[in-house]
Amino acid sequence: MATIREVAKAAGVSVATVSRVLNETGYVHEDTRKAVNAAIEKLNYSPNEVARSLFKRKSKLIGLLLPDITNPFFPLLARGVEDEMRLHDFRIIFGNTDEDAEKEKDYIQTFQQNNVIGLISMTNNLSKSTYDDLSIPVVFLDRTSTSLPSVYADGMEGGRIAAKEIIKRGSKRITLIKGPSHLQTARDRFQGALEVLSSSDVNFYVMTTSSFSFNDAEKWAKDLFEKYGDTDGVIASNDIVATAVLHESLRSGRSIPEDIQIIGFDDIPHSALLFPPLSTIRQPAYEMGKEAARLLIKQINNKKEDEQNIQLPVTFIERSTTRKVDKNV
Amino acid sequence: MATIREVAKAAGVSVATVSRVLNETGYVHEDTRKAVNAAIEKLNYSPNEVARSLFKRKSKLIGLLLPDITNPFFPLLARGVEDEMRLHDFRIIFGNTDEDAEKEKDYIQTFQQNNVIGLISMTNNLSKSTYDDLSIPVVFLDRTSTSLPSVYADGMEGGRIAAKEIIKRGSKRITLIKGPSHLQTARDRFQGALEVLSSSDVNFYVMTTSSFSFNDAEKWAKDLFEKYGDTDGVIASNDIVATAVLHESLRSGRSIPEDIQIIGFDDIPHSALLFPPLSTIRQPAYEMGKEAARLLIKQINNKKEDEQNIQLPVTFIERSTTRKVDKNV
DNA sequence: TTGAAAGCGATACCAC
DNA sequence: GTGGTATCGCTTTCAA
Repeated sequence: MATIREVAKAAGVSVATVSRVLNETGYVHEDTRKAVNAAIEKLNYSPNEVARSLFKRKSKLIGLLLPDITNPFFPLLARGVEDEMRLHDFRIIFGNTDEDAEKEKDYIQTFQQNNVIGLISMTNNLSKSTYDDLSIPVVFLDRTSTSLPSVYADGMEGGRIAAKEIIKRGSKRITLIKGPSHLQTARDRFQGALEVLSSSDVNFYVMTTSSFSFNDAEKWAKDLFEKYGDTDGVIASNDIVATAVLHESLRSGRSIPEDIQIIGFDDIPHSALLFPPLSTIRQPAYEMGKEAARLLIKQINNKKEDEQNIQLPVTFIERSTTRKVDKNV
Repeated sequence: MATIREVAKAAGVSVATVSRVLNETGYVHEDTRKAVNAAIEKLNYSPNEVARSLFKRKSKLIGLLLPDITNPFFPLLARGVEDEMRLHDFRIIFGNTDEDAEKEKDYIQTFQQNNVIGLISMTNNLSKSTYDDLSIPVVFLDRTSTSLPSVYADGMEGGRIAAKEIIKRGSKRITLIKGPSHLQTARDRFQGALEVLSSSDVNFYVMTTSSFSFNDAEKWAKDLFEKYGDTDGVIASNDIVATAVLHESLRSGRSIPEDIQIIGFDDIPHSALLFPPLSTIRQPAYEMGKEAARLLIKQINNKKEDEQNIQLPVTFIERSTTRKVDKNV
């Protein structure tokens, strides 16, 4: 790796001048600029970002914190962040927190030691104060916040849509599965659906669950059919839970969507690959990631943003676990 | 962020001494060590990794290159890498290459500008020479290599197992789907299966495909059943392709595994969530990631490794797209 | 328009 | 045992 010093010598100028052409700052004569560029080319030089970072006390690195990259909801978000950041020449250091506060703090700490210039966090665990004390800009993703910038989907509306669509398609005895209550996004979905269900004339049953895990969900699904065997419509707390319900329905000989309709949340890639393909309320995960990245970049550039909290719309993805609706309705 | 200078002043010693206690190098009196630690505590000091990196010309960052994190095979690998690296206090910068040589080069370049101390690459695209010229250690993951260290699963054996198991379970007219031929791992699976099929007394049909994409796979699956409608067993090139075959089987009214058996490859998390759950040849992805990380760390520490190429075993995961085998067989 | 030099925050050599 | 200081590679005054 060549250094700026070597380039300077090769070009017969000082390092200051090389720095100027590198950063396009200050005056530099056209001829010397050419000479410097020639030297750069010849030596195949590219600046040491570490040295830059040390001097400027900020790097081109941003930290990305997520609960678990193997959870199928997160890769799309992460990819959105990455693609947008790449456009602006930022690189990503990431950490899986497993919703463990210690890991989270630890990562934040080491990220800062590496001069990350900003942080995007998808975790729901840590007390907000930990973030408030941070000296670098933070954006929350898939998480709401009043004090800090955030990007999330309209869960409330998602819940409403899910309930409306399943009612419109004829379910009369609906099960509403309530996700983990420590997640605001899960609570929102629930509230939205509850609102519509309450003011409609269908029967419904609320089932509380404490995780999004598939194995747990399988047990709950069994439970559900035992306790409420004649349910003919399920609004699941997310696509993984919906998948478990779908399995249990099939296993118990129900036909979908004739006997029972199922709607999930998120639209993870897996959902389209089920059989029958899952109808679901889609969160625009990739776009959310991009949006979070954009917001963070604005913070970094000190652009005051009016919209510190960006809520993205959700959409109903009609696949095969819901009935076709009469065109005239 | 406090600096070493401030700590030194607070403890009434020189920066050299602080550095010694930080790194546990050289002599330092017990009392002064305590004083320094007290100051560190008081100021909540943690060393600036950027400054360290600049001086030592190596960081605690490693670069991770993968084709696409939204492809469900990669998160598990990435997680394995991350978990193992975390144990050794390394952090990860990652990049999605989309198998695009330009992106790949670009990432490698910027990784180096950030003094990454090693690189793990899961891409299959770039000419090996690009890696040979690198001054930092590299480990290939899910990719074979003769000259550079690598970690991969035993695809050949996987192919053999798949063929044996499907034959053992009674398929007589087997379809073997050959994956993208530019992937060594795909070629190996194919070869292994072909070997067993050839020397057995079943009929078989080889179908060539050029990607692992689900949408393409759906078309091929339709094709398959048109051309070879009486096939009663499919060895897919991976789980995504197997999923498409499964869909098409169900859609065409075949029952699984009675009319047709299906075996996939990889055992991505999605596969267990299908209905019926997919039988597949499992690659120990998480463990492969960990192994790659360990191997890289050994390179970094200059430990000469005899085993530069680590091949991990695959296993048959028997779920419900294959028939139960007679216990006495 | 250009160069000399200070300094970013650490480490490590060399004195003492 | 401890401290002074050159150094890592770059940016940015300040003078010339």
